[in-house]
Amino acid sequence: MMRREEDYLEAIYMLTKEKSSARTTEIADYLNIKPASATEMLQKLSSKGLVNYKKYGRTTLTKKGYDIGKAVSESHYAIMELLKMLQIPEDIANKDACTMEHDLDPKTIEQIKKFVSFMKNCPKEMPLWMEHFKMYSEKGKFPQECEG
Amino acid sequence: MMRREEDYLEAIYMLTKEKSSARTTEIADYLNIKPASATEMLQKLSSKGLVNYKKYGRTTLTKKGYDIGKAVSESHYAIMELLKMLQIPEDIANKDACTMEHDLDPKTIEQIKKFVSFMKNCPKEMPLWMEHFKMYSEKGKFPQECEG
DNA sequence: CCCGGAATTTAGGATTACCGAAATTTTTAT
DNA sequence: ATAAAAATTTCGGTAATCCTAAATTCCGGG
Repeated sequence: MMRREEDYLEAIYMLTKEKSSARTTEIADYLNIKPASATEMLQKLSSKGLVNYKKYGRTTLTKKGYDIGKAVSESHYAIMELLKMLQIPEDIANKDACTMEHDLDPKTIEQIKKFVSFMKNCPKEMPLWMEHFKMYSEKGKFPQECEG
Repeated sequence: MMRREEDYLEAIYMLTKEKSSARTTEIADYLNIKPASATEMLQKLSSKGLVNYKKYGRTTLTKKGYDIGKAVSESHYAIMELLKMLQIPEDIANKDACTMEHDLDPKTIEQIKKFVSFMKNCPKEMPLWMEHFKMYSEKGKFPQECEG
């Protein structure tokens, strides 16, 4: 599975969340490429049984393609949440999640998901800790109670 | 600057840390490619003024190439430390750092470095927090003091 | 010094994925 | 219904990077 194929599956996954099928041009726009390039890839993905594609028609994901697109999308979300916790602005976090969402080991994705979940659900410790990291990130100093 | 060029610069940076110059075959081995491919890239990097390369000779980095190689290497280290803090095994962390070390926004790299630094230098809070995350990661449970 | 094996480069080819332009099909508005 | 507009596909190219096989160069032991 080439990395770029996953981008397409994720794009189609996102696009078909609301509208049930995606047009070639929508997919191309989502990925910032030209429709001609999207057509080629859709033909390839179709031959691999990952999308339902017909010439001049609308495209949907097969079960197999859906599972991959969903997994990539979830990785993307988890990575983005992690980056946001590191005080990275949302637009940069999103861009970098695009860079990182592929090829990471399943164990890494699993741990990132756990980390995000831990941070969001550890009600007593996390907010304090996050405050401290935020201060360190912005001012380069530890809060008093963290210094000695 | 293509991503792959940075891989080469990082490889040469690492190889020349001890030995002052790198052979084509060493570079190829480091990157798990064939020497023929390394030769091509070295010629390209040379034409861009990033390495000092002569046919049949040993290769070193120029100032410009050194700065890039060093920066990529430091990103690699920072990412690896972050992943290790997420309880990811070292070999996987290293492999995934290779995947992630390119193309990340400078802001993201900066924040990852700060995070690693924060975690390593916040003497009071961090070890406790890390313990808690470790428990959550392994057992799926929060420690008592974190539950309510 | 020189010769053979090791290292390196060159040449030719494959793959992946992109593009623009032209051709084709579909859609829309009247 | 039909022609103009929009969407889509096909075709021919390009770029990056890898490979294998063959040719070239280097180097150490005799």
